[in-house]
Amino acid sequence: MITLTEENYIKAIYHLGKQGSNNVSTNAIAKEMETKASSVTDMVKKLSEKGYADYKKYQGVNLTGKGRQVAIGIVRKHRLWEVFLVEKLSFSWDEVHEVAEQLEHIKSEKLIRQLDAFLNFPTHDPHGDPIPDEMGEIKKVEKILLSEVAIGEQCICVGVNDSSSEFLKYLDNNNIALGTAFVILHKEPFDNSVSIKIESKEFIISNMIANNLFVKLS
Amino acid sequence: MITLTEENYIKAIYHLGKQGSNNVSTNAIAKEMETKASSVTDMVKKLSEKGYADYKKYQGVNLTGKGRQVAIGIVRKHRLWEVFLVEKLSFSWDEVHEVAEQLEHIKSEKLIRQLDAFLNFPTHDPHGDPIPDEMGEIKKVEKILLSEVAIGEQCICVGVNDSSSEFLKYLDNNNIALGTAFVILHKEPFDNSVSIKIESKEFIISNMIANNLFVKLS
DNA sequence: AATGATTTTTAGATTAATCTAAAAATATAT
DNA sequence: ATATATTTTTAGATTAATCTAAAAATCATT
Ligand SMILES: [Mn+2]
Ligand SMILES: [Mn+2]
Ligand SMILES: [Mn+2]
Ligand SMILES: [Mn+2]
Repeated sequence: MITLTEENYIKAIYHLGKQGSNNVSTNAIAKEMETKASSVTDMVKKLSEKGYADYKKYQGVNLTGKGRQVAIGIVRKHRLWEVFLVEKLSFSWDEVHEVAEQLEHIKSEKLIRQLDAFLNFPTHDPHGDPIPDEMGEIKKVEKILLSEVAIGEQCICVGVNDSSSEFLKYLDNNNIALGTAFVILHKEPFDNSVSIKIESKEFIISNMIANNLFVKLS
Repeated sequence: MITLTEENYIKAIYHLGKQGSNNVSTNAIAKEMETKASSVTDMVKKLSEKGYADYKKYQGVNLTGKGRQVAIGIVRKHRLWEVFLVEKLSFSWDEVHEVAEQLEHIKSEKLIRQLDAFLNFPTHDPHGDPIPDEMGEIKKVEKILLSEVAIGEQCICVGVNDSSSEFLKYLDNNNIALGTAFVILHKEPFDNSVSIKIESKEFIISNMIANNLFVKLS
């Protein structure tokens, strides 16, 4: 039996472990989970005892196969629910995360299998993140940051790096969504801002924005 | 802030309070929640302090207006989710309860409002129980037990009294569902069994079955 | 390699929810 | 009305998850 809290720690370790591929530090987990390092130490010991993680004092943690499986299951549920909320219940992409954080802990194999079918086996969530399939397989999406695209290239928005409500609302206000096509007109060396064209309209976006938009070349 | 456990106690008090209209006893709650009476005593004290219940030592508990509001909100969510599972995710009526027990605790006003709309504002759940509306209003359904219908009367199944998986499966096996029309042919005084006709087919059902089927005369 | 800064762990408390066993109150039956 | 049975409450422990403050280990810098 696995508790909701354990699930959240496992998910945090999973997400942090994907960035840097080395061991995940106690402090990093504490920051991610908005808790204290001492609480993290206690929990990673427990996760280790239960076989979800490998942990050695002062060396950080890593998920075991079993732990990774749990993490991917939670991510799958989270993203499927996000699709449900947007596609079926008219949520906007900046409103789904909080609710999905709760729904991802509902335990029922059948529920998630049927939800998947009901949604027509979506491959990506509303933010462009891939949805693991029933076997835990994750289709690697090849995407690059908009800030890395060369001048003159055409590309299509396929995801966001930051999915905070604030950023997503900014994108809404500027008519940028998944599927939006850009042409890179100019890159300003001074502040690294980028001039882009969307449907014949020209824009200038800051480096910060360009660093949080994933695109694929087209 | 209200915890999941508090919600479950409030729901139990609500359901028990509807049967006998007097105070709900500690033991009754303990039985319903599969816990010990001493745990119940602690919790009803807490609920009382938080303003969800009125409690006097040795006298049992009652929900306050605030507590009843919470209870009805949970019942609404539970039943809406049951409709969702049956109508959209092809669950059968004997499979939904366990999952709805989890889903009823998800906190999001918008979620439940949108779910309600998505399901076309259903008035009853898959077991014939009424779904409270957004204001907490519950349409009183007039229904009687099949065992109380007089010989010769025609009636339609509108609900179940026992919604255990075993009973619901029995009904499935015997082609009895919400909407099924019966005619009462005979009531056997010896064992209180009832002879009924469903679409020209004759059946004998035990008193126990007849006591767990709600019908309305037609 | 020593020192100082940072990170991590330990020790000890706290809160929520539960339990067992014993005590107190209430209900029932003669 | 008294004794007996049942119900309910209290007292004290336990488990999960958290925290603060102090100790220990590791890292970084000279
Ligand atoms: Mn999310
Ligand atoms: Mn997402
Ligand atoms: Mn139910
Ligand atoms: Mn129901």
